[in-house]
Amino acid sequence: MEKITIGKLAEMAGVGVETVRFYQRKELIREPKLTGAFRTYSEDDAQKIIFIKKAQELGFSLAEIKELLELNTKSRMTCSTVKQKTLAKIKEIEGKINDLNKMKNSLEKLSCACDASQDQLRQYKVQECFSIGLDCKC
Amino acid sequence: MEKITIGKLAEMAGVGVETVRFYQRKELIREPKLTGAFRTYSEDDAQKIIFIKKAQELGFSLAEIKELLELNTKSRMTCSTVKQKTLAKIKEIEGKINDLNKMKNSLEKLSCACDASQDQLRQYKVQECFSIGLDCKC
DNA sequence: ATATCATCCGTACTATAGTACAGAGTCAAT
DNA sequence: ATTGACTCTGTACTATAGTACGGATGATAT
Repeated sequence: MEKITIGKLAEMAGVGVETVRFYQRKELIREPKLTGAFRTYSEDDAQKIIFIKKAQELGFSLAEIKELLELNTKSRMTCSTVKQKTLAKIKEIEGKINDLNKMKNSLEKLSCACDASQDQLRQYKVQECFSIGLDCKC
Repeated sequence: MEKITIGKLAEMAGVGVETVRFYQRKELIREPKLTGAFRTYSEDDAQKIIFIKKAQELGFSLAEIKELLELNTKSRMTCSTVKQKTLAKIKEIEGKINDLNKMKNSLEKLSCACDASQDQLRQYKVQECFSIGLDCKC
């Protein structure tokens, strides 16, 4: 298996070279060993970047993502600390899933209204999904 | 029922007054009528801001949120256009729910590892949830 | 050996999403 | 009618997350 340079890593993860460097500076990915004058990366670094990108799409900031990644790498954290933080993150994720389901439900209702009339369409308000419990019964 | 000024609206929605103005400039909420020299808002404006905040937490940008809000308000959109856009958004949301479930599963696995040993803990990598199918069987 | 491409480091610029004033006007209570 | 809290417009500043670039050096293919 050949060496993964920064360019190859960026391609694997679907980001730009500058983004990789930026994540390095932010300590989201570790500073890798030098092979000669150039840095050599691992599969794991690529996976990490893909994770970062996905997590961003799910509304996590780089600071939060850093915390998530550190859950299983920071050695000065005790098991009970990790466990506690992990359970908190799970709760947070469950909240997000719940909100997304509400939005989905609301959009499904809107889609139903489309099948009816232009007037009906204007009656359903997408933003109401977080105040009124909407159910789609087409 | 008393008039909702910008300060009251901001308080209702849990944001700052400047944020409301910012959303107005960005046309995420409409420019309301003036009562004398001051603007008067509605319940609906508050709901919209709450929606914006929630949607942001779920990884949508203001541009995307604007699109979402316009689904049932833009009158020059035909029903079939609305339907098509709505179904696309639903797919997107389903993708996010799916990814969040993967993350949740991965964190649950990490939590299991906590109960075992410090060594086990270091073996599970949170970032692997988007490459390897992880299942938590504690 | 040399041309070409990638990488290095550092700095500067950009977009998004606010946040913070300044200075003037307005409203409501006393 | 004056005080104080709130709102107005406009501009400037901030944080986050990149993105671009210049100039030097290293790697590699012919």
